[in-house]
Amino acid sequence: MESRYAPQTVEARWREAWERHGIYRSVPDERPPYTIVMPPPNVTGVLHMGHVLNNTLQDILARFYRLKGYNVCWVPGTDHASIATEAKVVARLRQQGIDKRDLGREGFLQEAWRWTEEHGGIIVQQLKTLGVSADWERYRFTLDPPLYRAVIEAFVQLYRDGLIYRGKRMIHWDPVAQTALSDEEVIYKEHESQLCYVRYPAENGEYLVVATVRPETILADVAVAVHPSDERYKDWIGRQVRVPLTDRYVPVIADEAVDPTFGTGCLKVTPAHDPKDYEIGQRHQLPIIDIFTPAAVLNELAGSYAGLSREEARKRITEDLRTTGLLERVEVYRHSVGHSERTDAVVEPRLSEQWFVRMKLLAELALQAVEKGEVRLVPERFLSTYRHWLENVKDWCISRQLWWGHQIPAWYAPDGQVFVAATYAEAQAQAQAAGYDPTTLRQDEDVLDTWFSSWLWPLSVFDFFEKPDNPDFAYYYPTQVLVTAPEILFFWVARMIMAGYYFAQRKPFSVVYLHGIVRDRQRRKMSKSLGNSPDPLELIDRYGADAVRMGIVMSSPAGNDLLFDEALCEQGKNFCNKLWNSFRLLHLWREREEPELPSPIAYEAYEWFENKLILMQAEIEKLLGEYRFYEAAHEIYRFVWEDFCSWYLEALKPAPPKALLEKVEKQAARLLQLLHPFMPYITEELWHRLTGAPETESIGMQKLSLPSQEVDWGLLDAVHLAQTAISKMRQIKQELGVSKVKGLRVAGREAKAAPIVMKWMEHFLGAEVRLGEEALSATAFRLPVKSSGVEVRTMSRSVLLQEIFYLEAEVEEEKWASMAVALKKELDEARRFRESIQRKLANKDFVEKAPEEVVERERKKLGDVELRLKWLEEQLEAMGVQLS
RNA sequence: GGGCUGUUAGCUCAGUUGGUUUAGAGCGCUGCUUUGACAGAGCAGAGGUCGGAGGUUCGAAUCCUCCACAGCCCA
Repeated sequence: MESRYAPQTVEARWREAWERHGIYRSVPDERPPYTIVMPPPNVTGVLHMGHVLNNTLQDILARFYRLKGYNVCWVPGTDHASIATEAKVVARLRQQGIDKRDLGREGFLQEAWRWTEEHGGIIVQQLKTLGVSADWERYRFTLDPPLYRAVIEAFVQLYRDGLIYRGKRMIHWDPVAQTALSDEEVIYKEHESQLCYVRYPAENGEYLVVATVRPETILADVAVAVHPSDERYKDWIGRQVRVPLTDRYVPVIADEAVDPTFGTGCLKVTPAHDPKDYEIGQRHQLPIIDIFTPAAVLNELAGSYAGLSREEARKRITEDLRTTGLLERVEVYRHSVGHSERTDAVVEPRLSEQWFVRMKLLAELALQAVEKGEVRLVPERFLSTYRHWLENVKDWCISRQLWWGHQIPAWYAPDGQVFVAATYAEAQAQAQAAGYDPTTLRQDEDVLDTWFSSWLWPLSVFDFFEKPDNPDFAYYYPTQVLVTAPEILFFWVARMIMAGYYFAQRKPFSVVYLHGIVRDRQRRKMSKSLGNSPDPLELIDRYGADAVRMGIVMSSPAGNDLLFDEALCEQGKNFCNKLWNSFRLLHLWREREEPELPSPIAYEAYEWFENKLILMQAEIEKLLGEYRFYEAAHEIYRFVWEDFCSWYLEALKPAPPKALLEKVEKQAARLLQLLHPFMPYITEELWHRLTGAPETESIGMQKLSLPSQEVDWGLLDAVHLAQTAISKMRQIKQELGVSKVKGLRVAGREAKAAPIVMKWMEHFLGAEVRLGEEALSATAFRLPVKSSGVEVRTMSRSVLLQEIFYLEAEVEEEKWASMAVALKKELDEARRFRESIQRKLANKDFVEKAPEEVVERERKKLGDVELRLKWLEEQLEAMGVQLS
């Protein structure tokens, strides 16, 4: 074995072997299932750090539950990302000078499929590089025929049940993608705008002043509104004012919706371009003037401003208002402006005919599921935002003016009569039955929101809509856990819960684990435009997938955002190397002859590590059971580095007897298994080297053995004491500048632990250790001036061990003096501590009110510190220090 | 504007229903060590009045109130 671990070749080999041997293939059997559906990434996307985190966490669960003997099925897939993909294809066509409309629907879809074939699958390969143990034979794409049909089926069913309707509503319009958006696809960002105070002239030279951040919509004004109880404008109600820059006169009306404290208390009413104004307009039967084209360019109704963009028009109109003396003043105004999630364009409120899902009933289902605990959110605190959203949710706008996606299964007769059906033939039959000529039907041009397919994901990947009683669905559904980011709690998670209950009458998953967002060290969200997002593949190339995985998990506390730093990958890489070298040592031991002088504490160390391993396994099971990935990763990291390498292997040096080595190797294999969910590649490699298992077998498929013995706390305590004593003794050696220890003496109250402690100290410190009361009494009062002692305590469970050690060594005068100073400081601290306990125990309230065991513990503490003080005083006296 | 989190060592975080002697870990930092698993290393060390102010309690990092700051979600 090489002295340095080189991940690249190892990872490539196992990635290929796992796939070739179908290691992660899952089919229903008699074992209990453990199912995860992967949040499908965009089919044409590339892997980013968020995917790395998301999939590493899922992979840890998948691999861990495989070790526990579950039939793990992790279903991978991608989604078609309607807007994002269409935008990219449109952009590419534009580069070639082609407008999508020129191609027509069919031509455009061909183009889009070509794009998907070119760019699709990249992310799949990247996920495989990361080491995800999904069942790739079950790979699904949201536009694959069965999943397409599922979407259509769901739509038809909801329509039939009256939960889908078509209507003219004020919706969010993305003028770049030129499509409607749902409420959830709008992102509000703080903006600094100009609040213009504009005069609306009336007769007699009077005028009203209206404050607006959108002067360009003045041209679409149909009224000015004031609050009915606003004294300032009482006499204005019913009068007419002239819309600036036009010859139109509009009425002044009174409406409760006006906020009298904003601006001047006068509101310009533009029903076509503001949701609130639209409602006011409905109440007062006002006309609607729409001055924008779908691209948010001013249309012919804007007169001389026609052809200008919103932004240009705003500038020109502000300028014209100024020159005509109608602009009173301009204030700087900070407010939130909605942007399209996909194109980042400023969203335009727009009145249009769209399809909606009625949310009330569905929201209730989703809320009940979580309130009753059938579906558990982890961390729990997301429940309040979840509840808040569901209680205030509005109907879901699901139609998109795009071509890339599931075309809405609605057909219109020439008079607008609509027929919703799964197929054209069915729609025709309906039309005929209703007395229409079936040949005149035209299908709705629009497609459905991508999330309208994603919300069916846990159902559709198991072909629920095709065959509700198929064996896969029966076995794998409901899934165990969904791992995702809180960003899409509403977009996706809540809606999947709705779909699960509505269509299958059962929850889609039992647990939703929400992890943080990957940010950079300055807490900025990683984004392409900022250029602060490292390329995960490059990281994997440089550090290895295991290192990147370990690095990212070790920096992601539950529910918190993750501050990514490349140093974490470095740490992961170093960890791999450490692990590699520890197995290299085992390997060397196996190659060698039976050791002449085996470690004298080898068998004891073996027993000790056995106990540690049992505890570690329980700990990992507990932590992963609670989705505490971060803690689990830290625990196993510490365990390998400290317990295994620093103590166990050192305790076995120079080498264990051959007979024991075999048992040690069995432990090492178990250690690898515990580590395997986090670092699949290196553990697979080391396991094969250790066991010589054939390539067709995998460490991940070996069931984790259950602990067969009781934990020996006495042994654990004794070794812990020894470790503390060894560390302390090393410290003293260093402080005193002692390179060689002549001898050590031990005197203790817990004689039982003494032999173990002494042997370990001898082994680790390379010094002869003698024991006993006589030894102590013989030397304690005849301590050579140049010697020192140490007192070590440890607490684990209920056993308190205490030992006193003496060290004999030659010490320089100078060091000796500084040691005395340190001991004096310790003495002072101990005295202060004693005082605090004494004060506590002198407090009648404490002694009377505190539980007996707490008081008892304080008494014990006092006894302990007294002993410690006695020892410190003796020691200092022996060193010739005057004590006050 | 409404709601929800959080504030503990230089950085990132633990700290389980209030009591486990004097609040822990990883990274970073400092010192020593380059003998045969590993310098991608070993050994040891320093570093915190637990955001602030009150309150409840025999006892508060932990419970309550207010304040400050930061972040997230929603409109």
